[in-house]
Amino acid sequence: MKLSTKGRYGVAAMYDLALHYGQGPISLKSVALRQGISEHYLEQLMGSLRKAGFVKSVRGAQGGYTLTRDPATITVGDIIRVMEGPIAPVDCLITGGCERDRSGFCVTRGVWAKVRDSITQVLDSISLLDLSREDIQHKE
Amino acid sequence: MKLSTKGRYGVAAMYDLALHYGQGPISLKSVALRQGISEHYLEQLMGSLRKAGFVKSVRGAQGGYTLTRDPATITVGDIIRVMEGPIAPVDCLITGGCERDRSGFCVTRGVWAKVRDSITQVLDSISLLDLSREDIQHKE
DNA sequence: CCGTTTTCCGAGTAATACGATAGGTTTTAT
DNA sequence: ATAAAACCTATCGTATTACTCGGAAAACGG
Repeated sequence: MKLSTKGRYGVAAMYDLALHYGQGPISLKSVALRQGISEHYLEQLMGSLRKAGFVKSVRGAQGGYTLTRDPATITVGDIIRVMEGPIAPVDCLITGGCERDRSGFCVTRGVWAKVRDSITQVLDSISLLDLSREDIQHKE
Repeated sequence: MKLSTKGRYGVAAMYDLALHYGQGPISLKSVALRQGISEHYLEQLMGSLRKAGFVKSVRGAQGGYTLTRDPATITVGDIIRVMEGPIAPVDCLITGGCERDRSGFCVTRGVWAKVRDSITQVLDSISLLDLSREDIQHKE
C-alpha cells in the first residue's frame, strides 16, 4: 500500500508550482532544487502532467512550467491519477472481473472497494490551494 | 497504491478459516483450492500469520490451521499489517524524518497522514465475522 | 512400525517496476 | 551567438513480487 515516488514527486512539484502561480514560467531546475528531487527524473514526470493538461511549458531560456488552471481547481487526486493510474487497491476493481472466486462474487472485494472510496474521498477533497494555505499557516 | 497478493491472499485465507471456525484444523490444501491460491505460496504466508499469533497449526495427517481467536476479534487491518507491514502510503510517516524538505516541515505529509488514517479506519472496522456474514447474506 | 498426510524451512528464479542516469535535440530569451 | 531551458529515447542497477522446488520433521491411521 505504498505510494511510489512518482506520486509523491508529482504532488510536490505541483505544490511548488502552485506556490509560484501567477509568477510566469518556473524552471524545473528550481523546482527540483527546492523539493529535493532529481531534475532529470522530474522532467519525465512533468511530461505526463503536461500531456494530461495540468501544466503547460515554455521552452527556451527563462522558460519553465506553469499550471494551466487555478490551484483551487486541481486536487491531489487529479495528480495521483495521472502519476499512478486509477486509484484502486486491487486490479479487479478496475477490470471488473474477479477471476479468483468461482461463484462470481468476491467477498473481500467489498473491502477493497470501501478502501478505494475512502482514499478517493480524501485525495479529491484536497486542492493545491489548500496545500499552499497550509504552508502559509506554518510560516506564520 | 496497490495491495500485493500477500495482503489479498492473507485476507482470503483468513476469511476461509473464519468460515470454518470451530470445525477443527483446516488444511492449506483445501484453503488454496477454494480460494484459488498456489498452495506452496500460501504456506509461506501462513507462516507469517502463525508467527504473529493469529493462527495456530497442527502438523501431520488431518492437521491444518485454525484461528486462535474468535473471528469477531480479528480485523482485516490486523491481517494487512502482518502481511504488508505498517499501513502508510509513504515511509516518512513510519520513520518520522522527512528528509526531502529542508525546512523540516513537509506540507504534503499531512495529505498522506490523512490517507493513512482513512485507510486504517476502514480496515480496522471490518472483522472476519463481518466478512462471513456478508457471505451468508449473499447466499440467501 | 509404516506410510501417508500435513506443516515447516530455505533456496532459487523469472518477470516486473522503480528510480534514476546519460546523451543528445530543439526552442528561445538575451 | 550563447546560454538556458524543455524535450526525447535509451539504458541500467536494484529491489520486489509471486512464485517454484526440494526436501525435513511431525503426527495420525492402520
